[in-house]
Amino acid sequence: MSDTNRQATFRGYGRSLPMALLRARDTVMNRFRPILRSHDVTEQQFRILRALTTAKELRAVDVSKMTLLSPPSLSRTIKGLEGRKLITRRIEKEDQRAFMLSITKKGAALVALIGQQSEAEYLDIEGRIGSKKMDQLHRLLSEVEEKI
Amino acid sequence: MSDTNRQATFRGYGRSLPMALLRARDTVMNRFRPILRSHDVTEQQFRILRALTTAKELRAVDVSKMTLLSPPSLSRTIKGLEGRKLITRRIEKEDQRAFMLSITKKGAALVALIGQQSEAEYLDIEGRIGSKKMDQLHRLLSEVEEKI
DNA sequence: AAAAACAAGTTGATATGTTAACTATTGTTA
DNA sequence: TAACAATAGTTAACATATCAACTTGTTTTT
Repeated sequence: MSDTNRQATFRGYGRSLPMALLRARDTVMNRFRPILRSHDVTEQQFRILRALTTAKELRAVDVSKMTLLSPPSLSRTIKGLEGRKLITRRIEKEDQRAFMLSITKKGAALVALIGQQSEAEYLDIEGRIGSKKMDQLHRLLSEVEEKI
Repeated sequence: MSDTNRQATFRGYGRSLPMALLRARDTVMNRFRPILRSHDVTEQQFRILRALTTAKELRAVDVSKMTLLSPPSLSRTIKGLEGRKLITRRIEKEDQRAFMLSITKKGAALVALIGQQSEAEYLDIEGRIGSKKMDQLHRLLSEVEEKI
């Protein structure tokens, strides 16, 4: 549909920010999905594992926020990761409602391995886009998060 | 974790493009979710409806690509939309495997209404980010799609 | 301190996503 | 043209997402 004959109230398909972000993410993830898959790790599981590499321990609620996984999803996904000995959990003494999650050595090794394999893809992506534009994109995305 | 003492092979949480795109999209969608919800329309349903406003008829497979919904998801979601008389389908004569989907008047009216209500949010977002940066962001996202 | 409000996490019901297998049709090739 | 391959869509099985309700523990109010 042309830009001139569409309804005035209708924002063209190409100008929908959520769709643009979704398509871009899908495009990028196409590069990484085979890697994750080869290690039998889902996107969501990897988000959790990677979040846990940023600290010795993290409260479940904070992991939920970092990974954008809802508490129920996190709760269920954690079970599998625990079963595979990729993470551990313990109850926080100060607040007995809270769980503290940590990544195990095995989990950290897996994240490191996947990270290594992903790095080649990242470098290729940066090569295609250019590091300057890449920085620009990251800055703009941060701005969206902060200002909206 | 500081930038200096993390493993060299590990790309920091903030520099993950997929996460940055996911967070940005989530932030933006927080503005629109209440509107969709008030009309009893899910994100996925709205993506389909809106795709169908861009042409008189579309092949299901094309809607699937436009909306980034997998064929099974599309197939199921369509049933609900048909049941609510928001879309119709007919078999393509030239290719009897294919379904042609169209939006109904009722569906178009719903999209227009949601579009109107969303426009206020879009304007607010543009106001906060600035239309120049907004254009920049759209351009960069398109570039990611094209070059990767 | 008791009551109320709030917060962390889990569970259950239902919807949606994903993969593989399948049917039907169309396109290609030997 | 017969055989094979590819495409469109659906279905089934299973994983994950979502929403509400619930349990337990903590904080705030009165």
